[in-house]
Amino acid sequence: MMKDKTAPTMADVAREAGVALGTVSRVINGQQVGEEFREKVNAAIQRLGYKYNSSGRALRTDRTNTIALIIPNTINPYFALLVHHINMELEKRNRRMLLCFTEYDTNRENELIQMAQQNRVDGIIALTYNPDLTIPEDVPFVTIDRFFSASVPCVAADNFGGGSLAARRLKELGCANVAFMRIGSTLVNEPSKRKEGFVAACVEMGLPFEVMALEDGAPFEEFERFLKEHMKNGKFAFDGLFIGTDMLAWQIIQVLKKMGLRVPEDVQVIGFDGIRSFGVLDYAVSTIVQPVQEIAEACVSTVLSKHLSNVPSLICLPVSYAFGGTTREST
Amino acid sequence: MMKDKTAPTMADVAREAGVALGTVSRVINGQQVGEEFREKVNAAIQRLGYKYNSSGRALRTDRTNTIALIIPNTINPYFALLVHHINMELEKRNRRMLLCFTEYDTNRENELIQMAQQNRVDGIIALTYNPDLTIPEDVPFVTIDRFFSASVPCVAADNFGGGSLAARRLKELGCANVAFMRIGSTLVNEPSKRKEGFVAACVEMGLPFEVMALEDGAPFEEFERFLKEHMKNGKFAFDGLFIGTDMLAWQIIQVLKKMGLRVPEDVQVIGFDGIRSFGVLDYAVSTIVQPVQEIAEACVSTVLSKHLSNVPSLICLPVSYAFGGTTREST
DNA sequence: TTGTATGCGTTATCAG
DNA sequence: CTGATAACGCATACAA
Repeated sequence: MMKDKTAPTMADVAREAGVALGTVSRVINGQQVGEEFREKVNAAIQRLGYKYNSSGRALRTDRTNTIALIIPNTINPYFALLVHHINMELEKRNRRMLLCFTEYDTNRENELIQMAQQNRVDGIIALTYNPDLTIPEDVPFVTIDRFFSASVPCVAADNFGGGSLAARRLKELGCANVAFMRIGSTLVNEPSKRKEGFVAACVEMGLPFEVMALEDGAPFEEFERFLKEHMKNGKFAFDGLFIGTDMLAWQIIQVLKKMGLRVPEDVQVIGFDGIRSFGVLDYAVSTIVQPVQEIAEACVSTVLSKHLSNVPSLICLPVSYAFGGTTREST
Repeated sequence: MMKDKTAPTMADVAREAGVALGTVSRVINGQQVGEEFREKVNAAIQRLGYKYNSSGRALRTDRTNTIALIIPNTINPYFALLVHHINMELEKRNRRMLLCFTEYDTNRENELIQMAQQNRVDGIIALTYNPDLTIPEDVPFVTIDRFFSASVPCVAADNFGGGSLAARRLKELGCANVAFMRIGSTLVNEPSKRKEGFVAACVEMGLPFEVMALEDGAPFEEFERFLKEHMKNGKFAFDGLFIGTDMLAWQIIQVLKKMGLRVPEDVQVIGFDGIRSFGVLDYAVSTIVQPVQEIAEACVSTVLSKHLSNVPSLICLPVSYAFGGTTREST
C-alpha cells in the first residue's frame, strides 16, 4: 500500500532482457527493432511488470499528453455535459484531462492558467468570465463561448441563430406577444448573442417583444416582479417566453405556475442549452440544444492541432430545437 | 502560440540573479534563505516570468501532487456532484485532479488504473464495478461505495441506514403498503444495502412490503409491468415506494402519473441520492440525501494520508431525508 | 547559509 | 539495427 519499493525502470528491463537501454525505449515506442530483441524486451517487461514513467518522458520530451480544462464547475448540468464530452474526445486521442474548477472566481481563472502551465500541459481549454484574462502565449489555448481575438480560437454554438430560431419557433407555435429573459454576467460573450438573434428575428417578423435582462447577483425577485407587472386582471401580457438558459426557464416556469398560469397552455416557454433530466432522460424544458458533442470535438481537435495559426478563430456550431413539454407541440 | 521558445529554467533564474541553482530551488520551495538572496531570486523570477516545471520536480521527487479520480461519467448528476466536491477538496490541499471516465466499461476500469500509475499519480480514488478489479499495491487507493477488503479503504454513505430511514419515514407519513424498486449491477456493493436496510426496517415495524429488483440491462418495461400488475380495479396496491435512486424514482413517477395515480396524494415516493434540479434548485424528488461533501472530504483525506495502514477500512457517513415534493409533507 | 554536483527515467544523438 | 551516452529541470546530499 505504501509508495516505497521503487518501481522497475527501463534500465531494469534492459538488464533483465540483456539488451541496451535504448533498445527498450525503442520497443516501447514502437520503433524498428529486431524481432528477437523485441521479444526479449517484451518478456522482460512482463516479468518485471514494468510500466513506463511518464514523468521521465515528460521531462525529456516536454509533452505531457495532458490537456487542462478550466470551467466553473460540474454541478451545472451543461458544464457537466461539456466536461464529459471533452474528456471522451481526449480519451479517443489518447490524452488525459487535468480538470480545474473556477467556481466563477475570476482570479482563480488566471491562477489556474498559471498552474496548468507549470504542469506543462500540452494545451488549455477554458470557459471563463474574467475580463482581464491572461492568455498564455506559449501553450495552445482554446476558449469556449467567448471570443478574444483572431489569435485565440473560440468554439461556440450558434447563439445568434439559436435566439433567432427560438423566436421563429414561438411564432410558428402561435405566439403573438413574446419576451426574452436572462440573467448573466455583464461580459459580452457568445451567449450574449442569444438575445440579439431573438430580437433580430422578432423585428424581422414584426413580432412584438420585450426584453428583461438582469445582471449576475440581482435578486431573482426582480423576475417575479417583472412577470407580475405584466399580469393585468388575470391576463398575462405574453404568450411566449424565450429564456437565456434552461435552468432559468425552469425557475421562471415555477413562478408562472404559482401565478396560476399554465405552461404550455397559457404561456409557451423555450429555454437554451438542451438540459435533460438526470442527464439522460427527457429535456427539462423545450429548448435550443447546444451541440455539445460537436463543441467538444472542435475544442479538442483545435487545441491539439499542430499549427494553431491556420485554424479558424471562431468555430460556430449549429443548434437545434427540441421539445421538452413547455411548448404546444413536438413537431 | 506555438510551443517553441523554451521556457526559462532554474538555471536561467540563477544566472539572472547571480546566485547558485540550489539557492533558486530553496527560494521556490520556501526554505531558509538569506533575505538579500531571496530578493534577488524573486526579482529574477519576475523578470524572466519563470514558472517551475513540474515534470522535473515529479521526476526528482516521485510525487506529482495529482490524484486520479476514476468514475463512470459526469452526466449522472450524482457523479457530477462527487467529481465537483472531490476536486474542491483536492484544490484545498493544493492537489490536482486527473479525471478518468469508465463509462461503466469494466475493462477500461482496469486500464485506467494502469494509466494512472504510469502517470505516477500520488493516489487513486475509484468508483468501479469490475468484479475482478486489479487494485494496485504501490499507490494509495480508495474506493467509493464498494468494499474490497480491510486493506483497501472504502468510503460510502450509510446505505443501510438510508434504506431504513426511508421505510420509517414512509410509515410516519402514513403508508401501509410499501415496495422497494431498483435496477443495478449484480455486484454486491454498498448501495446494495439500501434494500437490506429498507427490508429490515419494514420487518421490524411490521410494515408489509414487496421488493422489485432488476439487473442492469433489463428493459424498463419490466417496471411498468410490475406497477400495472399491482393496479386492481383502479386501486394501487402500494401507497409508498422507496426507489434505489432518484433518477429511477423520477422515471417511475412518470409511469405512475400515466397510470392515473397522483404523487404524493395516492402514492408517496422516496428516492436516494439527493439530486437537485439543475444541480442547485429543489430536490427532484423526496429523497435520502448522500453527504457528498463529507464523502469527498473522506476520500481525499484518506487517499492523502501518510499511513494508509492505520486508516479505517470502511468509512460510513450518515445520510438524511429531504423533502422533494413526492411525499405528503416536508420535515 | 550558499555553492556544487549528482541522479531521478526517459528520449535522442552518435558511433559501431 | 543496436549500444553507449548525453541531456531534460529539478531537489538534495555534501562541500565550502
